[in-house]
Amino acid sequence: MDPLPEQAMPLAAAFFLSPPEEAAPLLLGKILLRTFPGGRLAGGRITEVEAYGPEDPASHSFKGPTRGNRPMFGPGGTAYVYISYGIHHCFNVVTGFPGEGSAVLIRGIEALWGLEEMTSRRASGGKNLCNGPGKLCQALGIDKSLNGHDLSVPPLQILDDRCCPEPAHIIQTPRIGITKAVEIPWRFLWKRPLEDFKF
DNA sequence: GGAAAGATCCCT
DNA sequence: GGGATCTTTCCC
Repeated sequence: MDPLPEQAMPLAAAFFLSPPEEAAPLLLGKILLRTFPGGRLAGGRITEVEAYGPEDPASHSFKGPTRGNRPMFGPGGTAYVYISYGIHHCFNVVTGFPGEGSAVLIRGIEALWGLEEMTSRRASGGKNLCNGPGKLCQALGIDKSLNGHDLSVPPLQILDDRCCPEPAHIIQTPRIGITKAVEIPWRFLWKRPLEDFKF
């Protein structure tokens, strides 16, 4: 297992004031790190995200605050976790100003730390370990107990070690799996040439 | 109290 | 490409 970068540190609070479509591509390459009791780790670098904004019919915040989506209207830099299709958990990073209702859905990570920990939590591994919002939540043990969690502190953190994808390697597309506002191109992928990937 | 939709996953 | 599966939300 690769050692964690020594210089990795939480993002400045101001980072999360950005509107979601600006924060989303900037989250690519950032480290998502889960810590478990006993010091076990799991995590990797963010490779796929989607932005959901205010005035966005596809967003869970569109109809206003409810018991479940309340963290979306809270301060940026916190987690919004919901259950999808009754089975899977999905993890978002809240952005924008409090009351705005914006978030960035984390759809995929490149698993780098704690592979054994993550594999043990999922039936399938390899390429299918963390390449989907429900998959990465299962691999990292993210559930609704982390709804509203401050992402600058354990047990779930987003860390910056100044890893910055080349702009040419960022692909922008419409969002996936939604039925409203399907044309808005707020999905961002960090796609590198194959030789850059470690297997 | 019931019904319907849903930011998915996995196998065929 | 389609079925599984169940929580949350909304409406009566």
